[in-house]
Amino acid sequence: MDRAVEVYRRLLEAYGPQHWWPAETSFEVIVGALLMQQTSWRNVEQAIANLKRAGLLDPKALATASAATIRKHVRVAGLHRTKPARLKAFCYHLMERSCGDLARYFDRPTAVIREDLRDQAGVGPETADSILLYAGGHPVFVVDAYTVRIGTRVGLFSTDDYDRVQRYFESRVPQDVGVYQEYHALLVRHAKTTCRPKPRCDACAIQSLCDVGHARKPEGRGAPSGA
DNA sequence: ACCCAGGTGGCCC
DNA sequence: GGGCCACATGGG
Repeated sequence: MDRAVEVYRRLLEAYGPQHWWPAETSFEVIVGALLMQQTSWRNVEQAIANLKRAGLLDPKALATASAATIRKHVRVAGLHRTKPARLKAFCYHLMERSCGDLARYFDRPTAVIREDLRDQAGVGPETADSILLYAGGHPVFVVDAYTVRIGTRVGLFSTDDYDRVQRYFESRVPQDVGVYQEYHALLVRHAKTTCRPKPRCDACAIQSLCDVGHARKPEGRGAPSGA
């Protein structure tokens, strides 16, 4: 079995299904993705709760609210001079493109939506893919710092290039939305549990996960075969 | 008093 | 085009 799939099997066996993303609606996923950048989930949760309590957890409401008003509620998520404006602008984009109707927004070819997303301020590759996968249900593999950290530590690959890592997984793991959602969630779960920045593999709670990397050498920096 | 958090965009060479 | 760095809040 492919090692990328083997790692998935072992993570799933160790932690069980994560049922990500932790949000009630697609719009909450989007707001969370935009606020989550370089911030703890705890703070993002608080910010979303603040917006919800203020009745602002809605595309139209956020698109028309002032940046100052939004800032008051999402300050806890940090980067308060950029995130509120980006959140507002993104919601304006949603209103303009589909009147805030997310089902309609995501009912387009994946590549087209991704281009739309990437055109928005503050939406880089990871945020765009997180939104596509968890809010839109499109089969794209999300790459984040944890994915790179665990993947290189386990020995699956030796690059931190977003597209390369994404192609690595997408060319080996069955292209299934449920699997992609679960795989990414499990990587985050594992990282938070034991795969910290500093410690090494020997501190890993799932030793068998690291064993996967000892069978072969990591992929070089060249394009993964079959990609 | 550090380091870290599920990144991104702007500089600089 | 690759390599830094600021951004900002809250917790360990």
